[in-house]
Amino acid sequence: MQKELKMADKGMDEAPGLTVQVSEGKERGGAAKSHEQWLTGAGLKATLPRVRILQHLKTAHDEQRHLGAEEIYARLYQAGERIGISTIYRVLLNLEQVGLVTRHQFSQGAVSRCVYELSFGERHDHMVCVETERVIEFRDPVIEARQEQIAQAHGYEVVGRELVIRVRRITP
Amino acid sequence: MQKELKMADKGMDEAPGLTVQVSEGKERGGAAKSHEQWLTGAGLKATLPRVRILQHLKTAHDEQRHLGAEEIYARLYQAGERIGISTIYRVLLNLEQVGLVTRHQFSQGAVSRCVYELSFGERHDHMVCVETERVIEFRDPVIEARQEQIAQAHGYEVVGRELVIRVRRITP
DNA sequence: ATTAGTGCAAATCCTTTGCAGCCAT
DNA sequence: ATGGCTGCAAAGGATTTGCACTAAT
Repeated sequence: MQKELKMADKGMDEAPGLTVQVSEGKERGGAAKSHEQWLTGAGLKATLPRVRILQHLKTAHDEQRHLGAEEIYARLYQAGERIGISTIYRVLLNLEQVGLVTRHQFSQGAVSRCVYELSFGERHDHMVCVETERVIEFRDPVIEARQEQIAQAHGYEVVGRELVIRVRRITP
Repeated sequence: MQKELKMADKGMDEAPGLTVQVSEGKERGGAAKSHEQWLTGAGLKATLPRVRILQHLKTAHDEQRHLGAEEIYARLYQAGERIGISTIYRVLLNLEQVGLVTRHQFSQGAVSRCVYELSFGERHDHMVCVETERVIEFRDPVIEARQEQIAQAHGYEVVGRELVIRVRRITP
């Protein structure tokens, strides 16, 4: 069962007009430093797969994109890194557990895949463009306050929330 | 592979204090009529599996509960109906396509399962109790208006949304 | 009668796990 | 060195699909 390779050729179907910038090749150092610090600071060994995955999540964040495990695999593969899909899942789990990444579901019509984003500390909600898959993060104190009020009005306290607005670009 | 039977014994772990009422046995008629009309009205044959599934979704709705495919299977099984799990998935898909049911993801921490609810026409958001799994539906014009505004402010129009607030009962 | 719908088994997709070898600390 | 990581293969759960058969109009 050659699962590890089978999605290598899945293109990454970029949004039109978006250029992917996986800026570095195989050399270490430079921008990678801070990722290593994030890892060690969170009590995780700064291994190459972890650093690379963080880098790609960072790149994706800059592109307003959330990646699924296989997309991360594909990007790494294109960049010449052969990192097993199982490692990717495990690393993402580790990163989630230490709070460095957040997992989302963003289920569309059919089957669901999880997507991951770097956690920059503060919570936020998401708008997802149904055409480009672009993700826009936002916070709205009014909505948040309202959620609290509604929960309380029913005798509940809020322990978590997820708001996803599916949107389409207005092109008049 | 006896998939079709293996979840028959999965209890349905009711919320404390909630009594399940699968009111009818195996005879037809009575309350079933309207379900058959919903089906034929939507252009679907009123087959027994479809009617039964609608009935159970109705019951579940009255219990403030959303069911997954296997839970529906289990309830049917308990009620003496042997309907294959694949049929349940297919029926749910049909019902979703004609707008009679809505599929949700309500993903918790780990693996996700889909849950289904009868569509009574108007959209609403959900609060899900993390302890009892009870689902409270609500609408809030303020939140909805805000969502529109936010989308427009970014140059988008809303095509869909899903807000799930995970809550816990306040017991002072 | 005819075609859609069903049941069963098998396939698929995404994700997780077991285990032996590898690499950061 | 050594215990946590990795890779691969295989298992797993939820959902879908292929196909022969049954049932609703």
